[in-house]
Amino acid sequence: MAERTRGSIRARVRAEMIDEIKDAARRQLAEGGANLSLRAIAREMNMVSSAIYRYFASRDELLTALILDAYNALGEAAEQAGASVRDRDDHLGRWLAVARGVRAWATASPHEYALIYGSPVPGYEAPQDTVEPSIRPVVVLGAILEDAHDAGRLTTKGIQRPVPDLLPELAQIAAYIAPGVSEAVMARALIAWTELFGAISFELFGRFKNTITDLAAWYEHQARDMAAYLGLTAR
Amino acid sequence: MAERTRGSIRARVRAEMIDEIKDAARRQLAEGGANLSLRAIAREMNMVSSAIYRYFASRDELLTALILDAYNALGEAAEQAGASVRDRDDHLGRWLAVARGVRAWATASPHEYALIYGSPVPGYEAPQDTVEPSIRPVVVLGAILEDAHDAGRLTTKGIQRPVPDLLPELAQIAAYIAPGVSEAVMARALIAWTELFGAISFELFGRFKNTITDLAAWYEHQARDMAAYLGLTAR
DNA sequence: TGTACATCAGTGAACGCGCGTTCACTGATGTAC
DNA sequence: TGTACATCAGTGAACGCGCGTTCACTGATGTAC
Repeated sequence: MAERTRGSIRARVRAEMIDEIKDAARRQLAEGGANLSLRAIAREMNMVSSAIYRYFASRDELLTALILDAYNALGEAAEQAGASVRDRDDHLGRWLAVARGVRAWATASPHEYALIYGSPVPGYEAPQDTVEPSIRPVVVLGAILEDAHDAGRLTTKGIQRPVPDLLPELAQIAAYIAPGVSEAVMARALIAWTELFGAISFELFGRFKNTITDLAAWYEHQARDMAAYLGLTAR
Repeated sequence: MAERTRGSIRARVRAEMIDEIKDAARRQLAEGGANLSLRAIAREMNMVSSAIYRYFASRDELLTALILDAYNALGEAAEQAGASVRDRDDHLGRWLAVARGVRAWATASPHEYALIYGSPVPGYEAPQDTVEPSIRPVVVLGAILEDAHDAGRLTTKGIQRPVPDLLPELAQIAAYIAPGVSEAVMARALIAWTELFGAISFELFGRFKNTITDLAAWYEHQARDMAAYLGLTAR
């Protein structure tokens, strides 16, 4: 709030308007689904539709802003959840906190989740600056693995060795998010990451309907299972 | 072809028209994305848009038909891949065949895949008769696990026990697709199923862009990893 | 085998709607002197 | 502190488009006698 008091009043009002437009857009996504309509947003804000163009040059630009926001919100949820665990040596606890944090954000904002992890919007190409925010959750996972590895407590018993073809790229990813860790461990991390979002997508997209009722308990089971798979321990 | 020669010529022509409309619709999904337009389909078929209504009562009905087709095509791909393995005791081989078959179908028909495993279409509620075709792949997986279990070759070392809350529903699912198997094994199967489709969604929705190039090799790695997780062996 | 009637596929016009985007404009707010 | 000009937010009309669906119709194909 107070931290951007500098700048003219006009600039502040403008920033607030941008937020309001995005809020209206998010509300609309929640109701009508993925068909974002500038006219509907303007209607909700008691504005004329062309007024939106003072704030966003096109529908695509607004969509990009929403996608960026979603990535950052999810990234922040993951980071804060990970940071909330006091005992940094409790790698299992950190992983579980992150897993829960990601699910909590996704279930609270299912349509924003669908925006970034659902089927790609037709005709829309994500610009380059979504890449960095989009990997924030996997960076958090990388840090946990790195710490567990440094502490000499990362189990690698029975780990699958990737075929040589895959090693260079795995090493490259590892260098970025968990430099101390082997290619095989990095592969495991990517798989766990895939599984985590697979689980959330299945839940949010209704794939467990008529199958499992207590989705929170099921997710918890899966998160613990993944922790065992990743070789993470509590202490 | 020849198996439905009975019935009037009119009925046969009608069936062919329905197929042509669905083909045009699929082609359109592939190009324009998820926004199915009856008028565009009619245009492609050199018909007037209202003519489509002789074959489908509404846009939703056509969409439902496409979804049903997609589920059945995927189910068939999974079943045929599973059946193609001669040695029925090679449970690992059967699993890998199914995993590859599912991916092969999905990469060949990415938009039909997105239709059934992407974000739900806004305002569209899947009717009840999609349920049965939608679980065909998991039924195939169930049969492999059941056979492995009956042969006494399903490893359960280190398996995670689900919390009591989840047991009844897991038992119910097991009763349906792999009656001999414990709740914990069933949980493992569901997790593997989730992971498999998580992997395919990640690949098709572009989540591995700038990360992994040889997606087939990566998927193969992941499929083998899952087989080890599931406790399946070659012999 | 031929005729009379019913069924069906496809036409073309229309209804009523929503959309993104452009443009010239008015009036208020900010900035420079 | 006051004035002159520039910047900006929001208006309202319009362009050109596409959409799903309905309806009365024409003409061809099938069915019953």
